Amino acid sequence: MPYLNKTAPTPEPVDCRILTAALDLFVNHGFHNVSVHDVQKQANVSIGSIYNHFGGKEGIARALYKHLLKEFEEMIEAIIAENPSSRECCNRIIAKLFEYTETRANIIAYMLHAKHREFLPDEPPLCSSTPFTAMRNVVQKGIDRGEIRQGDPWIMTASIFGGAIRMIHLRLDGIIDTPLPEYHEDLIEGIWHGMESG
Amino acid sequence: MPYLNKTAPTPEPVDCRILTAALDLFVNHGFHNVSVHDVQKQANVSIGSIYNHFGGKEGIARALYKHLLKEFEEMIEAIIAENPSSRECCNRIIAKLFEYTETRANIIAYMLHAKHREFLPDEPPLCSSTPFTAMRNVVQKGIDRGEIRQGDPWIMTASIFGGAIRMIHLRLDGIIDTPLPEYHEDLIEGIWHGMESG
DNA sequence: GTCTATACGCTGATAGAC
DNA sequence: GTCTATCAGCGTATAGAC
Repeated sequence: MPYLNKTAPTPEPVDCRILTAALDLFVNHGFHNVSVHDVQKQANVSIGSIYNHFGGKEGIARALYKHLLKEFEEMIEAIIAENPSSRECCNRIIAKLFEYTETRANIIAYMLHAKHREFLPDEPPLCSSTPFTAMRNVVQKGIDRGEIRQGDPWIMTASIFGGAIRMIHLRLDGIIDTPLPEYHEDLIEGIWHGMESG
Repeated sequence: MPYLNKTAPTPEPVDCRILTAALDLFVNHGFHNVSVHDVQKQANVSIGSIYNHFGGKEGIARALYKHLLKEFEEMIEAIIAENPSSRECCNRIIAKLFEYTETRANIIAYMLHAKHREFLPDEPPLCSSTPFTAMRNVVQKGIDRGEIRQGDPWIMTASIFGGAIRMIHLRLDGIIDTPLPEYHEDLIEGIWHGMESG
């Protein structure tokens, strides 16, 4: 979804204008604080078009969610396809997430911050979606290969990616001022070799 | 806030009934999907009472937030007051969070899951609130003492607590079936000694 | 497919009796 | 302080012309 980054509202197809506007508004004001009229206004479309294309506000949110989920999935699949070690695979996923946080903050914010269960009750929770399952599988394979400590795969996955996800939240909330990629090396070091000094 | 745990609606003071009902509804349906009438009904109070006590729905959310924040803060201060090493302090904080997740899930869910900025725009984000600052200070002291690796305190704090927070999310979302305290020991081990095998 | 105008339900909030 | 009844506004969704 390359077009979702651009802000120019006029020349692009209607669907994209709607999705772009909605993503921006949802992230900045929250799903429930945005009305269909807001989206309509910012996208320079009529309400009728919105209902024709997506069937309503929830339809927009769902389309957005599925689209971004797929993009996420492809990103992770691409990394796996390069066939690095499991550890390197985790490192690269974190690097990509950090990169996206800087360049495509809205996308990350929508996927990570939003409580989709609140307005998309039928969707499974993000953590049980394909990208997250893929991450868990990477870790599982690392355990099987002996690259990663033995233990419950949930703990391992949470331990490996938890710090990175936490930093993304902090960055999106404006607590951290430094671009995340600058922290990548130190973070990785801590994940694999522990936080104990010496 | 011990009374916030009990579910018996009748004999307790009005404020508590309102707060208890609101917490339950907010966590299970989301702030924006709950109307004042819903709270009124579940708390067995009239709408007038709600407006008298809290001035509206947002007032309830704010009271809830401040109350639980204070409780959090006291929990962490109590641990610090026991004067353990910085590492042990972190371990105990995680243990307490895990324990709360099992016994007082609503409280944890409200503090962690909810996007308070969406309906409490004047409140600072959770991560810059006193309890989280306290956690960061614990880590900072650990770095100064040489118990924790040198490095940016934000990375260190995120690395130490990120995995635990991630697991709490997974548990609250129903992805993890096992009570979190059972994972505590393994998680701690991984934090300090790294995820690398051997 | 796109638009405008309109309907209708719900929600937050108030007024005023008790 | 507590309650009931009521209001005004917003936000979703539809109807129907173009």
